[in-house]
Amino acid sequence: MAENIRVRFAPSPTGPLHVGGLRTALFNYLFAKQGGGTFILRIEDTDKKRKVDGAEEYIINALKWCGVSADESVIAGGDAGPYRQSERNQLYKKHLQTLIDKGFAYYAFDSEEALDHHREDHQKKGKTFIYNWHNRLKLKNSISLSKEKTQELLNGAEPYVVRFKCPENQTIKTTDLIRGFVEVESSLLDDKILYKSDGTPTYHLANVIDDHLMKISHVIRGEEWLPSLALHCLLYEAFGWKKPLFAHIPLILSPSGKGKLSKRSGEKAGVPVYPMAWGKESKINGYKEEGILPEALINFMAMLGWGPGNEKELYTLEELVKDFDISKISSAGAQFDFEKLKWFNLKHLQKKSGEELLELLISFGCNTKGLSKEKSIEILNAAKERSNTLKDLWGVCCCFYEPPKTYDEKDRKKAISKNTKVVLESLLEMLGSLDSEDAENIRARIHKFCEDASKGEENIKMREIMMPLRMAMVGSLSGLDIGFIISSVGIKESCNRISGFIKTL
RNA sequence: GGCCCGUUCGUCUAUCGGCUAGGACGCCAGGUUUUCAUCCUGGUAAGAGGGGUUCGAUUCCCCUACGGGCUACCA
Repeated sequence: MAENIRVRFAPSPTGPLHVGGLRTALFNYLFAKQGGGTFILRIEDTDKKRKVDGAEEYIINALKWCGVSADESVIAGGDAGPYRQSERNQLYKKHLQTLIDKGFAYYAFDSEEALDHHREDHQKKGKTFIYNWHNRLKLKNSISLSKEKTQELLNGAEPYVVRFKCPENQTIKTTDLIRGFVEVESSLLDDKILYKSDGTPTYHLANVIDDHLMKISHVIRGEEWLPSLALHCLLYEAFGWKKPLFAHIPLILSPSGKGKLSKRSGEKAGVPVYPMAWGKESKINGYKEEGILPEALINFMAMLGWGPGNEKELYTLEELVKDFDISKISSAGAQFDFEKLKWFNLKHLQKKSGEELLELLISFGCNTKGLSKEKSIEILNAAKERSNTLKDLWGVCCCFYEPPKTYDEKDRKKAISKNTKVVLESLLEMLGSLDSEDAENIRARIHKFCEDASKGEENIKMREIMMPLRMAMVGSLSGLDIGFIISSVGIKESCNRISGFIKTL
């Protein structure tokens, strides 16, 4: 290989990692692993105002939960550190100076208020204010001002920023691995601020310097950066550095299809947007809390905007690494579909062994102490076929561990009839006389019971027996085989539940 | 407003000039399951519109429409 593959995921710790960020991280990870390369996590915390406590930790934990941890990061270490931009300021300052010395950047002293005024003025006239070749001589900066005056201002207390001197007439030809060539006229670009008056770099400067210093070979990032690509290319050229290859991945759209997936649009659609819970008091649940498996989340995210080109859909992370192809990433945004995620989850759940599921359920906070490990595994093996999420799984299994807390109103109405009480009472008697708790035996006896009842004067149908029995045992009309349930919880407990249900009639 | 990106079933997608437009989710119907699911079988449903180029365009080009992103001393 001519060059080592080094990619990075560079989130800003302004809040929890959202699924769009997770997918960007995933694509970077897949690309790196496939090429035997290195996946780097760089924390872009240059904006002190927007920094949120705990966000960095959250990002690291969320990536870890999904199995896409970085090879180099603030916790994994590495030779290209520090991996937090707030600790790299000396580097930015040094390189910024060379840009200024070479005439690619200049000092600007315009106050924010002054610029706001310009913007408002232009807007009134139906124009857009752009700080560039067009008007930079009319503004307060080291190009319009004399050397002496500039120096005077720099020495004084006047706040200043450093701007990039964007060329006037140049067609910037950029290449994107997903979109091909994208051409931009430099005359339309503005002289972006590279270094803020608070003595920290902006994204553009820090990003280009870090990617170069960290020897990043491929920049895989969200589509929202596509408009800045020309600027970044110009910066690489100004520095005289070799450009990495770029791939801008499409955005994830909200479930309604309107706009990109955000905290708000996700909430509106009742869909989590974070991998795991975030926040202490007003905790926002993530996919983990919904009972979604990380492997399912990853599988789903990978298929959102990417496909292998064949009909394979179910993937493990390892298989994704093998089949991933950056050029097959689609160029259009993809709508988030929770239903499909649940289907992926079902499929991944079905692949798990009963033992794995038991551990998963325990760490999910379910109390499985009531039964032996062997029994639990037997139950889970039967229940996993039918559960979309760990939540659902527990929903069908909890009746084995505890009597129903409530009876589903709708099902209850469907289940009870005028005969219910009599039926359950005689059923109770029958079960009480049973000497074996074997599921097969119980099934046979219930069958016999139903047969006898249908021959009786009342001509009671099977459903008039089975439905209330299930209500009593489970609390709803769905669930696993009733014989298996009665056998598992025991005759005594079953009778208790039936008696309990009779009392509510 | 300006600039950029995009547009195939309701949704995620396949097709890289030959299409009876394939798969998956969802939905509907049937079968299995003495429940509900799972599972199996079948069905529904699509290349935004208009121009070119071509023997032939979903595929290439242009225009329009629509959607999205960017347009901060945020990333």
